[in-house]
Amino acid sequence: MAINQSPDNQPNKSNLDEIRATRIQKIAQIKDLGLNPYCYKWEITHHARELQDKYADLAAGEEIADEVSIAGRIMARRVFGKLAFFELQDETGKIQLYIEKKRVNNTMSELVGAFNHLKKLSDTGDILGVKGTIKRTEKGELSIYVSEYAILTKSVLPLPDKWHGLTDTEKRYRQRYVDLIVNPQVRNTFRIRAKITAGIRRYLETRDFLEIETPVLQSEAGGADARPFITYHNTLEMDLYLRIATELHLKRLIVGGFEKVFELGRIFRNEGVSTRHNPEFTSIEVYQAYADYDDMMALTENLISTVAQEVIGTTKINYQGTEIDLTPPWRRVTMHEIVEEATGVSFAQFDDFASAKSAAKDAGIEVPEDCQSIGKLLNEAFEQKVETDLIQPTFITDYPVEISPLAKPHRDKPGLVERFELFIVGRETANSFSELTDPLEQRERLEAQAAKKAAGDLEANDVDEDFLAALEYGMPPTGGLGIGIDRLVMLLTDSPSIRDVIAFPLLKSQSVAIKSFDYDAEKQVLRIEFNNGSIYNYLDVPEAIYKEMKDAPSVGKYFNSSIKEKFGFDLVN
RNA sequence: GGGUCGCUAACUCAGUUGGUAGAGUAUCCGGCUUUUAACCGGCUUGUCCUGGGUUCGAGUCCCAGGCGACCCA
Repeated sequence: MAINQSPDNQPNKSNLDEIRATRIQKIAQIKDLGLNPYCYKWEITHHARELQDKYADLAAGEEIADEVSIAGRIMARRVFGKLAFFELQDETGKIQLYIEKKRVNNTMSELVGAFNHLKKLSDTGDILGVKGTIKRTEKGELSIYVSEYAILTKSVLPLPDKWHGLTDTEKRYRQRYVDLIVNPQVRNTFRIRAKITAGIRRYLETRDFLEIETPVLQSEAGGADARPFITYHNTLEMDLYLRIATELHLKRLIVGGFEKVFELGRIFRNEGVSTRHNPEFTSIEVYQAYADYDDMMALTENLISTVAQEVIGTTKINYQGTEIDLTPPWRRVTMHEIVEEATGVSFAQFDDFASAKSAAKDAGIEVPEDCQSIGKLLNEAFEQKVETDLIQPTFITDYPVEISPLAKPHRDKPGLVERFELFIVGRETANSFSELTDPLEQRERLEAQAAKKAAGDLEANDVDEDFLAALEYGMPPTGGLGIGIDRLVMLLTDSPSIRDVIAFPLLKSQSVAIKSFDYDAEKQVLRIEFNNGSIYNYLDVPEAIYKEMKDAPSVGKYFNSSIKEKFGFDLVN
């Protein structure tokens, strides 16, 4: 029987438990020596990369008496009788430690047998601080010739295989800290990400844009077609939505008199997860008064190419084997033109939906049920036949009004709006319009959206009356721009999945397995021990439930459906 | 939501027609005492993702479920 209810079932002593136990013993031994296995501080004078650069010209076998002090994690140990070589890794890279018994014991004379203690009590994974001088070994490896050390933090869990590292994708995402320890290129990705966001802010700030933070918790979700997350405020007794865009609040700031604002921050959309979608992601939205979408196109082009040049040193990049040239100017083409180019169908020529639809079907475009206008048909044709082929940066301009409720009507082209989206490697990377400033037209469009929500469209949202009130006070002509930061980072770090550029991507929680359970009929207490070691007492559980649980084909499923959240419980351990 | 693939020791992976699970790394013990994935010898390590079924017998076959990856919608 898989579920064991007998208390005499000793847990198997696994190898991992033994490793932990051995290392925990070493903690005690370190304390016995009067040392602290979890120190408070270590004065660092250098980092590994810095030393590698500074002494790049030092010849093999040469020594320099420069005193240095560094700290990092022990990644490898090669130990001999009177000599040991450690590999120490700090944030910037690795450097070898050349640890000689004689020298260490001389300098650390107050700790008898200092060298042997280091040999016996340190493990790969420990955080070590060392002081010493510089030496390039006979074999040519730059090393710190150690005179003094301290085990700053004792690690009790073993690191993954030193050669193969950690490749299991799930473990890499769930335990990103391990991924970061053993896969240096992952640290580099997040370093580049930080430089990109810093570069964007710097670019905008030097052009007098002001970053203003707007609410994440909102009573109406708006500014995009997306399903929001809903949460609840206890004392206000109200539902709140997590923002799906920053648009409507940033526009309020434009109404209020700021002329250049932006916000770079987290957006939440209660939608699917894929290599290009994470439920929480980062966007930047930029609004500039007295500007239109042409100005925003120039801004987009300039911003992205400038940041690429600053952060990776070039505007010609390689993404997953494809050369991408971010050097401005980028191709600009209207949606009508590019759809005609790809399908041979000119949707501008149609006056009625039926003939447009049959032409679309003839061109191999699948027309979904809710696609009921020429504009939406055009968008379908674009998404199905064009989008994924837009590899080099391309601005697609002049969208149908039906799919652009917040954009201003095109000054020359009826039925279209002044909007563009930027596509790179087949992905929507930016979205921009000449913002709709007419409050009456905006009301009509938002009410049409609200009607769709009432009719069951989960991605449509209610009318934000306060936003409309702001528009009624008068918003200057304004250009708005949104850029998907995660997708930009993917592009510039050559990352195939959005999860590679989000430090802690959302993953399903792993189901908690039940290790064993038993029942006290007198007290009606069901005691459940889980695999993670925690033990819960479920209270006032009828005996019949216990019997059903015992007979259930899957104890875990029975627990989830019939016990969890149905009975009160105490955490025992 | 659909399809394909994966899940075996702490890590990376083998595992034949169904016959009580192996290697390398790591750990531990010993040797060597200027290494570079150090080397040599030895020991130890398992809910084979979970549950059910078929079978004398299941890591392997069947069913259901979980988690992940990729593709599609």
